[in-house]
Amino acid sequence: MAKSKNENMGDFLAVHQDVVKRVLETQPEDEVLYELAEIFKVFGDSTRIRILYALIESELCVGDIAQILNLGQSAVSHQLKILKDAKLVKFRREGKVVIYALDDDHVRNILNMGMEHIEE
Amino acid sequence: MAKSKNENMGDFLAVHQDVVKRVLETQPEDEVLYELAEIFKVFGDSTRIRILYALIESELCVGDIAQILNLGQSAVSHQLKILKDAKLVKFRREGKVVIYALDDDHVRNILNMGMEHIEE
DNA sequence: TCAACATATGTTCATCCGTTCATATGTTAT
DNA sequence: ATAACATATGAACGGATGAACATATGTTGA
Repeated sequence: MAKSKNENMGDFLAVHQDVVKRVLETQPEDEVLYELAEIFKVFGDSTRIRILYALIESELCVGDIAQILNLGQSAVSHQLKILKDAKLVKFRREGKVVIYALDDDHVRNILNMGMEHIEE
Repeated sequence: MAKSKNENMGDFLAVHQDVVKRVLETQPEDEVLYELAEIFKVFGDSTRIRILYALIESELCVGDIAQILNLGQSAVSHQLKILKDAKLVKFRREGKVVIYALDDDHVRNILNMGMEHIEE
């Protein structure tokens, strides 16, 4: 009996080997699934959701967003960076002001899908 | 130099009052946006994503999932509870085994939306 | 150039969350 | 009923994360 270096593997659970094998063969790369989780993680915060929903109505500068959310400038800026890195919003500078907008309709679609799931 | 004691509300930022007002009027209830974030939060973990993707291929018992993910039974069970509470998976008992499956096509759609966003 | 403003960023702190371990619950067969 | 197995659940530990604060960067106009 080899010392199961991985205790998890040592578990003796009910398993349908054939099914497990088949499923394993069809799974996407772990890397891809990890990326997928990362995207959803970005949507998974109420502050960021509120920002995105505000941007559905109109492009907005940081100050606008801060006032709409009743939140500090720093907090908003930090969250915008996350949305930016995730390619969910785009931005342009206009004088002293930076104006943010939804990056594409994909974002809208994802939000709608989630919304539909809620209404049931 | 005045001591700039600035609480969030006291910030004097660039703001387009008219736009802010209009956007505020169109926003959904905070409650709704909070719920929306909660849903996405559930998708925002790689373990749960891997579980969901496995379930796309076939319904599976807890042991199967644990083996597919190479994760402990307890960890899987905990995550399944979260997916269950979010109505993303359904389950039935069959003898000693509990078999999980995706709850509906909504889940598939949401996953696909996210996947599309990655491929660009 | 400097002053004033808008935004970005680094740090800290408190909270949240996923995994593990231990144990409880539920099911079947003897 | 009891043993053996499958899953669920409670507690705790450690890592992740968002907000606040302080400060830096970037922009405009004098």
